[in-house]
Amino acid sequence: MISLYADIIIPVAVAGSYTYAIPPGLREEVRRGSLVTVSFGQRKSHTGLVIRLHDRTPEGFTPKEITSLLPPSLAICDRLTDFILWVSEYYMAQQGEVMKAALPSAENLRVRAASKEKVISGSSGATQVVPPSELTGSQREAYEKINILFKNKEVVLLHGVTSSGKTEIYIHLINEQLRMGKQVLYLLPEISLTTQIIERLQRNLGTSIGVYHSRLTNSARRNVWTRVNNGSLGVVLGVRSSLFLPFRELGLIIVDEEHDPSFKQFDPAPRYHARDAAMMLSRLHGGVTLLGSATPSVESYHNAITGRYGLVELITRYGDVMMPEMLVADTRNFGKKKGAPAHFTPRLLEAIGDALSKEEQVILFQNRRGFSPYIMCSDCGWVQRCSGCSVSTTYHKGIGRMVCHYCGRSEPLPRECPECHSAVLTTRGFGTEKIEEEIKLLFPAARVARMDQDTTRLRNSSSAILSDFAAGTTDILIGTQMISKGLDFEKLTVVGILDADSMLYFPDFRAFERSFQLMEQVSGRAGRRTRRGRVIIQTADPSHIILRQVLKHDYKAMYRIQLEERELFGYPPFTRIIRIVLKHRDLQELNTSAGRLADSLRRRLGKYVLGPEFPLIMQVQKWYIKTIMVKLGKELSAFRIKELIRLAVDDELKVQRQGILRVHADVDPQ
DNA sequence: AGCACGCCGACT
DNA sequence: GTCGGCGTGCTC
Repeated sequence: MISLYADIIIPVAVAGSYTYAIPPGLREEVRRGSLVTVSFGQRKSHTGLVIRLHDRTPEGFTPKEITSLLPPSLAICDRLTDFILWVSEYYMAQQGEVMKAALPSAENLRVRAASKEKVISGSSGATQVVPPSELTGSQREAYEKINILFKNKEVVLLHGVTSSGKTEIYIHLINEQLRMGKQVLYLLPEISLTTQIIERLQRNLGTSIGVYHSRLTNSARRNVWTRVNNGSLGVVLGVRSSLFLPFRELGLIIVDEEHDPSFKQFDPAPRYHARDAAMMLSRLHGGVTLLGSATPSVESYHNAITGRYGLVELITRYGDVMMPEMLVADTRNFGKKKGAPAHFTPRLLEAIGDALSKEEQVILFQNRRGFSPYIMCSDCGWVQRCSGCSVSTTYHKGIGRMVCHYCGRSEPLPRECPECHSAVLTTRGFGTEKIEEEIKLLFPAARVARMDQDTTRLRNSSSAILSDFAAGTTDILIGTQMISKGLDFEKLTVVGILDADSMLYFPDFRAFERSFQLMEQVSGRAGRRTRRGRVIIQTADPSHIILRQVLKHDYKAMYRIQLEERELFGYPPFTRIIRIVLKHRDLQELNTSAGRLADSLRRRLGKYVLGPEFPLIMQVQKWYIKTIMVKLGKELSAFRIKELIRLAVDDELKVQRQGILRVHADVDPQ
């Protein structure tokens, strides 16, 4: 088929595709999925993706010509093109924005094409292959059940308690796909997890494995990209962006820790959920998706219970290691004497001391970084806030500065209260940094490490902290949720959750579910081998329903109650949510626009529209924010409603005159 | 998102 | 009288 014109998407945040003329010399070669360079606007060179060929001469403008065609070997297959278009449509992102997230730049690809050889790491070669260990009885049973279910279901949920050996099952499934000549994508929520798993996979799979995440160098990224595209790479271990790699024939996608919120991209667009998008990608390839978790999301478990997904449950821990002993420590009845709340209950201190005396290890979990989340004037009650965002600033003692966790701006610790000039400023609340300081005072002989965003900024620093802990060079590891995931330490027996309440009372409809998942996951780190673990949860509300469920490791009770709540209040999985976010530097203008947009949506959609209202943090970097929530009943066509929303937003952008109004939609917000 | 075009304030 | 502020609109 020879065509005269090509519709092309460009990695620029513009709405649709643009039509270019195909020069006669390229007409034989350009096809859907071709990568080309085109000039667009002022810029001479952009890498474009051809999404459609046709002969219809455009009206109203004269198309420019395609500048050049990238090597045909770099062209992507129709499945990826379709996937890019689907993500744009479903998540209401501009095609250009998806393209930006999906494809490496042309410069990057062309360097590879020019200097053919020189293999750079980004994947690890196949080395010292050890056959995967035999599956235990229950693992084998689960494995076989998964295979049977995949005959009728595109998606299977593997609900396996922590330490039940899910990875072992994955390895057997991957091997089978490789034997059939198919590719496999193993998705993980975060980079820090890839290091541990990669070694394990390498040992057991007789092939090289591509690793893909945001911290790779350009050359490593290009290496994985081209080897996936030419089919020489069979397995990729990666974070959500690896969905956009140019797979040839994907037989299986594993979404490990499927409940993890970091599978959802928050900013910038496209705001896609990698777990949900994975299912679409699998479908496009005629492959299957395996979701794995010890604490599945309410949505996924509901889909499994109702038969949309297959369900396999693995309830025994590997080697019959016992589930950890769960204890609650009440924070209300002690430490009030000095007027300041103490951060460690006697019960927790005793457990830590006990573990250290037996040369065992301890993890302390506090989901808040920095030293203290705010400082307050003891005389007048003034609290320092960020000048651009509506939040208090967090004191970071290590750098001696007050930091805004929303925009990252920091300033020196004030010497006195700017309101009343009192010099008595006190730190309130506690983060990981403060826990570290206090633990060092309480246990001077212990070797203490901290793992949070601040200590893991550099490449490899997180794996260094973890390998030190695994090697026993560290006794106590303090961290944020970073330490809750998938880690396996032989001598770890005590886990302390310092402040369960801060998670439980977070104002979000998923807060209880999230708290359960986080506590259950972090507990799962304790006593994974021979010794039984102990988990101490500090709270001022020991009879809280979620804590009662955590104490019994009763996932199903949590699911049942949360599902009831969701149904009662009309939340997912009973509805689908589209959140419309409006930003403006002027509060009055924002209110006017948000009100007008909500009215216009309500005229078309009635009761499905809620708001506008201010989010918890109503101002970030000087931009005021308001949100409108559209709750779609399952009976409505999401396609039509997205179209309605798009039209209403476009209208508002046309009407709005004063200053800059920014609007975006977040589909299935987390 | 860039980038240019276009209409109002402080400088030679 | 100009240089330049960023509001507005377009990019095949």
